[in-house]
Amino acid sequence: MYESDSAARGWDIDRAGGDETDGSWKLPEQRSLPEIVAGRIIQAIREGELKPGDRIVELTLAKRLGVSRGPLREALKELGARGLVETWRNRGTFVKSVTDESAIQVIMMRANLEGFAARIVASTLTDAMLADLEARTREMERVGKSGDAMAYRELDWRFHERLCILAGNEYLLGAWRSISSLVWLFLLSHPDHERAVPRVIGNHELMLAALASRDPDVAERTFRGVILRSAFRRYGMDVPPAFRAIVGALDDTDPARVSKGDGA
Amino acid sequence: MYESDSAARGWDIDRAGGDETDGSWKLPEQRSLPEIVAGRIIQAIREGELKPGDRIVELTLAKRLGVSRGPLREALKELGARGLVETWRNRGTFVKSVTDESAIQVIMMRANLEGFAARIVASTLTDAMLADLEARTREMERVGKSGDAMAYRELDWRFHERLCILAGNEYLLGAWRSISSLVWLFLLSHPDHERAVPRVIGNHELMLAALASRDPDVAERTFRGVILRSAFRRYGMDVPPAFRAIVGALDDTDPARVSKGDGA
DNA sequence: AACAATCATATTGTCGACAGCAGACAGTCG
DNA sequence: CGACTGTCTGCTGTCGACAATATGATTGTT
Repeated sequence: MYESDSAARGWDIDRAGGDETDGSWKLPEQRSLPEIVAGRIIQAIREGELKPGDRIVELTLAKRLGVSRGPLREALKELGARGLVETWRNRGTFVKSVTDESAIQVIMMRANLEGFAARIVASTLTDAMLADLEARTREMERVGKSGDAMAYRELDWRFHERLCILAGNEYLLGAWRSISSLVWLFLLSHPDHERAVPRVIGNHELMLAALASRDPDVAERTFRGVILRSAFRRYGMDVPPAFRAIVGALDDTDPARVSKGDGA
Repeated sequence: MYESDSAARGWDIDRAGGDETDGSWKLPEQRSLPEIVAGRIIQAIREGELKPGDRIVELTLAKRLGVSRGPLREALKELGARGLVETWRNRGTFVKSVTDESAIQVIMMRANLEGFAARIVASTLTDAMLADLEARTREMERVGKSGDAMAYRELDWRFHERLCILAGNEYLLGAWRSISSLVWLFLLSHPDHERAVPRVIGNHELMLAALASRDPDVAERTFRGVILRSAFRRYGMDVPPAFRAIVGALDDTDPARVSKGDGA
């Protein structure tokens, strides 16, 4: 009933340490089984195998993944902390729905966290850090022209994660990562890849210039504005009142320098 | 060997749903065993039974708490997500050390999260919300005069948690709660209760006035400044450069109106 | 005597099995 | 015919046991 498509699609787990995601500690350090399981489930959710509202039956999913219920349970707890699933006592675990309301909340949270990161980075910026971020933006330009939207989005992702790593605050990074899967989901549910590429590049130039100014206020305001503006534009939604002024200020100062970075 | 002191000190678990913390849904809704276990461990850490750097041996602690290793493991995963313990694969779980560096990071993170909350609340403030927060401050004054430092701190805590609840952002609240235990720990490790009471009251008046102004920028800046200033003062540390200007601005505008709120 | 390889032990990682609760179904009574 | 109640099944919550691994002691060698 289920093993037919599961094994065929790489559904199950093969216990091999994959590539790490952050550039800090690069030792092999094989991932724990719950981590791998959590990754597979996230992948399944991203690819639509598990749809919002679906019930996750532990034994079924455990068999499908080729593990026991123990590690699966720990993985589900992890996903619960990340907001991807919701567990009701004695009732089961369900894939969370992506409502507009939660999308707004996640976006605002992300804007806040990255603004915070930008504030710190701007005040501690070294030439090496700036060069790192600039190199990533150049790489994005290159890949953007090649038209590989998925790789492009991945690079964009790494750029923002990198910012949070450079901020050097463990708890900030943890919070950012815990909502990152949700942001991925929201972005995927509103595909907009092609049109967005040049605009994203322009945004990155803006952000780089803001960091290069080494002014914490400017950096924070710019990151918040850029993230909120692009996200809400994509959704065709209004910016909540708490952040309206920030986005408005960005729109006033931005338009002329969208595609030409001069702060480096 | 171990059951002698464990049962005597209420160490072990009795499966009873305690009182809920938020005022939203009040049904009994008994807590899950992993949650209870996590609570007990936090309590143990707060009371010094488990000291930073201590190794947690699963079987030993499980027996002491009267549960199996499964629920204990899930509880440890929860605590790991909250930054209270650190788990090394195949090596064990250890209570995290409270270094000055991590204290600074947590404080900055908290200031950022609550500033964010204040920004939202200020832009959506109703009279009922303001009255709620004011009533809590009055209650704090009352308890503060009675000299019950622990109850006072608890009320202070609830005030800040309430702010995050009123912001209505699920992810903000989750992030705040996930670092709240650490903040508790840090505050406890630098006891300062008596002297701090009048100052905290003054800070609350400042925060209330900032919210009542309904200006998101003012509210955010004030909350950040108040939290950073009091925390770093308590620690006798310098404010990191990224936030120095914010605290400085607060010190410039504050001194005259410490004990008299006028914005309500 | 100092160092390295080997082995023993304690602890973690994982698994299968049992107990208890929630929802579904059917039978019964008004 | 409809609402209520008792039963029944499937799933979750929890447990004890086995396998894999890291740490520290021991022994052999230079």
